[in-house]
Amino acid sequence: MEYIAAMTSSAGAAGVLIGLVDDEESLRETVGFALRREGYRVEPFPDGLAAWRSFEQGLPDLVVLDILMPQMDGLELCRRLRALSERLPILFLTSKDDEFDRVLGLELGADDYLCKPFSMRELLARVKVLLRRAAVRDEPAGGPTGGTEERIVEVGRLRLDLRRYQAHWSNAALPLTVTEFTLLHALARHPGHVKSRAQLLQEGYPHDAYASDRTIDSHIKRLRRKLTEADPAFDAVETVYGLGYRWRPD
Amino acid sequence: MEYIAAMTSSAGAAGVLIGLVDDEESLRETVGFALRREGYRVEPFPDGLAAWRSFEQGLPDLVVLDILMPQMDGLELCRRLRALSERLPILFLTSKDDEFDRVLGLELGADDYLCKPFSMRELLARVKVLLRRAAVRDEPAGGPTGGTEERIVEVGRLRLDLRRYQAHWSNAALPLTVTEFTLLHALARHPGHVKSRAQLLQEGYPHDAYASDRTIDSHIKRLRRKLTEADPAFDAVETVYGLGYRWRPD
DNA sequence: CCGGATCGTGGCGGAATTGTGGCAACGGCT
DNA sequence: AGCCGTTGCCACAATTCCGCCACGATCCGG
Repeated sequence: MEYIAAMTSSAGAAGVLIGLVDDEESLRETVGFALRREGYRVEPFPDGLAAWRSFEQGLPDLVVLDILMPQMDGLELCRRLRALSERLPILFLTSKDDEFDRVLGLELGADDYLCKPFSMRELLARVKVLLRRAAVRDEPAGGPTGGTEERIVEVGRLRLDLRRYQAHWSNAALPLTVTEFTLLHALARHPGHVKSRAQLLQEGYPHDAYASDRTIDSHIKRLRRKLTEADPAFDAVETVYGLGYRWRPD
Repeated sequence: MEYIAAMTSSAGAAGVLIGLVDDEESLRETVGFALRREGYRVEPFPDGLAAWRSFEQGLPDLVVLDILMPQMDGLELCRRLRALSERLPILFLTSKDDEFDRVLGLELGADDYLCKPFSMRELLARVKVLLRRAAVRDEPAGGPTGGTEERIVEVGRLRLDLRRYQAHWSNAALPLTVTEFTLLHALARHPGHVKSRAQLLQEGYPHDAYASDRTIDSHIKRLRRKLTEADPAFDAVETVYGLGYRWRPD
């Protein structure tokens, strides 16, 4: 029963953005602190309207939402968010054991709720569960037989299976790193188009800004090496002096 | 509530209907919520009579039953249910360590009992066990006419009998635990597809938010060991650095 | 042809991720 | 109660990967 488990900061928490909407500043701070300590990025908002203005521009990975708020309450915000995305995990904070709010929230499409006062441990747990659930939903591994929307990119002798993270060159498997795979995909997706280092960085690290341009060079180096190993005559990755790199079309 | 249940389809729990009979509303809510989070469908009743009226029309897959109830107590309901079906798994909730009730319940044909207060973890475990037992019992009778989903998965040299929780590698039986079996199934079901630790956790522990990513590593370790014992050249469980694991297709 | 800018590459330090032995807790069984 | 199989997780070891630097090669405008 007493199942004390250390909240190991989930490895997948890196880069996960959580919207936190509550009019109580102390709550925002407490919850925000706890979430950040788990490795999440947190964007706090004091009311529904402020949150909505931001969410319109771009959705976070999960939203923690108080129901009672000035300007725009949680229910309305939830309704609007659901119109934008069916998948976005929404976790309600209800101020009391208010059956009405609870039910209404769930009917509006909240994924879970938590009654104040709640333990931080429980909130973290539920956040974790919701994110996990969302992760599964986002990568629904359709069976090879089922309605398989094969996300496969084929460019000349190169074949990229985006779902499986597998690359092939002339039917030989390429043992690529995820980073290398992403880079290769960014390049090969538009044969002939020049990709600047900034663009390529953007592809590989959308969040973590400010990596050196030379880092791309390193990856290009490793990519070329692996591709040359697979085919000594490989020359599809072309350097465009002063601009960037280009995938040479056949 | 229904929304959540829909979202949390556990691997084997999909579509399983559980009747929940207890006069305490809070208990119905708590247990119901937990069961739904497991992916079960739950039909709650406040007393034995109401439950009986429904069960006469059609039986659920399992019944969780309090003994002390108004209208019709659990023992009487159990007796009537046993008259309808010899197989229906029945799980009693006894309010105290009442030896009398316990024995009487088992004599009447209950499959298991649980003393209040009980941990949700334990209840879920017992439900899982009872359903599995029922599935095994039903298996010999269930002919191909059932037209239900395939209960046997074959991937290369691996064969998984989902009904009996038995695994075979090149026709040799693999002595796997339930956890290992579930993990193996999740992996092998989609050969070549990368399964994140989050996804694998979701398969094996849809409810447990505290489960650590490293737990998956442990099970992978044990799985690999057993599979290597069966076949020294075994290498189908592939690590994808930074992402998760993958069942290597032949 | 020269000098500055840009690029290629080897390699290194360490961060991140994964493998593994082991242990303590727990449920199930007798 | 006591034993046994299972399990979750920790601590530490092993591995993989990344980012960047340093230095040499290459390019290009003048």
